[in-house]
Amino acid sequence: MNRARLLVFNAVLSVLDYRVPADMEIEIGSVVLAPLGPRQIVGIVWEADRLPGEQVADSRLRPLIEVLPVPPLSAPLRRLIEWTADYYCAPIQSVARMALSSSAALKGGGTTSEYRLSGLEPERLTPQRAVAMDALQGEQASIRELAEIAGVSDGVLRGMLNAGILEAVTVDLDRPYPRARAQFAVPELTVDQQAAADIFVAAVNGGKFAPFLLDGVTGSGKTECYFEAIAAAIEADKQVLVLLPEIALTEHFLRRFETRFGVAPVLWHSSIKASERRRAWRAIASGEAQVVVGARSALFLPYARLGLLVVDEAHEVSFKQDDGVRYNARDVAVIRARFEACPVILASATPALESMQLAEAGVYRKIDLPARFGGATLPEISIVNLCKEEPERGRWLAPRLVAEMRERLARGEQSLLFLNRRGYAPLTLCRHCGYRFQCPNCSAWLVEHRFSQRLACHHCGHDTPVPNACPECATQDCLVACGPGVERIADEVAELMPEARVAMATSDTLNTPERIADFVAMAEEGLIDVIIGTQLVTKGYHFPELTLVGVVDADLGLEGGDLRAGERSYQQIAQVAGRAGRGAKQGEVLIQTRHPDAPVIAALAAGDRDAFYAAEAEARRDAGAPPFGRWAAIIVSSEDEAEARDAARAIGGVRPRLPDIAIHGPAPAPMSLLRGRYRYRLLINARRSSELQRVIRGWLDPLRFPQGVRVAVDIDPYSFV
DNA sequence: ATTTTGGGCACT
DNA sequence: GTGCCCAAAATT
Repeated sequence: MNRARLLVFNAVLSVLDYRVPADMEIEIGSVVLAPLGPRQIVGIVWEADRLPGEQVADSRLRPLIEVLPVPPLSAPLRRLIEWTADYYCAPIQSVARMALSSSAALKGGGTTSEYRLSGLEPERLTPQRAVAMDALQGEQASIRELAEIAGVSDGVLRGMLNAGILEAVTVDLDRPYPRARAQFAVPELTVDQQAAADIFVAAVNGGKFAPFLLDGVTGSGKTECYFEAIAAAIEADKQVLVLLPEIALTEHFLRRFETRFGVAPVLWHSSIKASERRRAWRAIASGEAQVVVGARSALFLPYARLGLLVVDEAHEVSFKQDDGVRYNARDVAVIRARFEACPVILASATPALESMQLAEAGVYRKIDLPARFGGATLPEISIVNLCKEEPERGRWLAPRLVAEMRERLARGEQSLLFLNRRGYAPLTLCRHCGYRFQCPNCSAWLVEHRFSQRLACHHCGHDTPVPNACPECATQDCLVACGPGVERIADEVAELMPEARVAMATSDTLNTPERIADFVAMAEEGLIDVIIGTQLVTKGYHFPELTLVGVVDADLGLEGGDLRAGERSYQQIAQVAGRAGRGAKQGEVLIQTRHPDAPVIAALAAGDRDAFYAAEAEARRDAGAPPFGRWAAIIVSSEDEAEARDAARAIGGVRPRLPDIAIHGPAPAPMSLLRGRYRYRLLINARRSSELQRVIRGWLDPLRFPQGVRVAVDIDPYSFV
């Protein structure tokens, strides 16, 4: 009898065997529909010897229902799924789910209905209709998505459809994307850029695994170099995936891409509409999508013939996923390239220490782009020691920084202040009784957002209006804001320089592509004198008149003491410093700190990157941290505090005792309450080559926990909360 | 995860 | 016997 072993998408069951009907054609990788009890589930036909499971008697097998109309998952993708599940100690079905992340796409092509404003004026304009009319200008999507966009119920929209205010549009799900043209606008490259581009182009045409670390300062033209590799892939009819760390960056990237190749690339990220997702998925799987630009979730899609992977800003910590399957897209991209036998380019101005180490070891080929493009020079960096040059009481900007800003304002140039803290103040307390506003769901203070008059938790989304009176002692008007956020800095600048035009750039103010585009346009046209921003402004943008960057608090990132704090601070400050002086004018950077001697700050001031990497390597070696040792975390969480604690203790109680592996905890996690779940944590440190994952699996697999307890394994953790 | 089954128990 | 609730078992 013809059997098939399936990987199925079920939380508990992952491997099930079925009978293949005589008239059904399947192959390994086929996506099929199978019966499970009274229901139907989707599964992937897999190599039986690669998925362990008990042999079920032939007589108990039920027949498969049908093969879904999508191409089978390729062997390289199946190996990638196995590798990821294995390396990150994740359930293989959770990893596989990421490859099939548009369930609608599995149903095949055809048409669907979308809706848009017809232009007809309503006879009755109710308030809800007015809101919808305003919000839906230029939008076209399903009723449900439009309701989401407009913030009205779908009943309102159905009424508008009946009244003819909305009209239906039939959309072909598989309508082709416009073709990118490799030769649309070939740029002039510098000698260095051309040399790098030639190497990449050769690698694309070579069709072999080839990992590169493209190392170049901000403004050295890394993008132009890998665009030539993309052009080569387009000409060879191979697909390209470009991973970007943040959606906020894509807007700027898309413009550059369109300028070079004549069309927009295929976009993939978590907030694209369902119909776009379906269309993109099908184009990727069929091989029609030429260049895909996406967030980390684009990494597991079923590309038909991948010929190049690019990870831009490869050092970014946001490539590490911190829920569900906790993978690092930068590392998995290299593995995917290996399985797909194609080149992969990790591009960064401030590579992660791990990447540098692999380059030094000869695993990655390192390509350097030394000079700034167009002859612009790197900015001059100096330190403002806040212990000596104190800002006035209640202020956060040192006199020297303010003086420099005034000078820029007088010359008609721009200043950028960087502070990686949204809102007005990170802590609000009652002057009378000392009450501190804390999130009910998290171990975190509520952050005041004065602009929106609310107190918000930056971890769970909890959000309440700022009260007039203290909730504890009922005193009126007694709340004091402690510490600075970008909004407070904006207030300070407005007071010190009332004539300056100030703009805030944070995820609160730049939360739609339109707002980002408006901001960029205004900054480019010189309509903004002072930009105050969070990490959102550390990269991607190029404002020719920006000649001064002020880092408001360089010590902020060093708090908390997690493994990568030093590196992250260095990268962030180096990136934001790179915003200064990108045009013809010399840029200047002032870094405010209370620890001018800290290795990170000293290296930045001296412009000595090698010194930073050396110091960081030393610290990591001492801590047994990557790349010299391995860390993993086991996070146990439950809505019930005692249940979480007991489960964590149960895990701790049966810890393996091995010479090379140190196990710390369990202890309450630093964020002991997060989104309503109590969290306990164990940390595992393995020196050198011990088989960390095998030990953890052998340790946790036999254990069973009560419903409601979640046990997550985080290999190579980035977040230590 | 979801559905089915079966035991224990109150009620008639 | 019947209905109901809840826990345990099965799902290929």
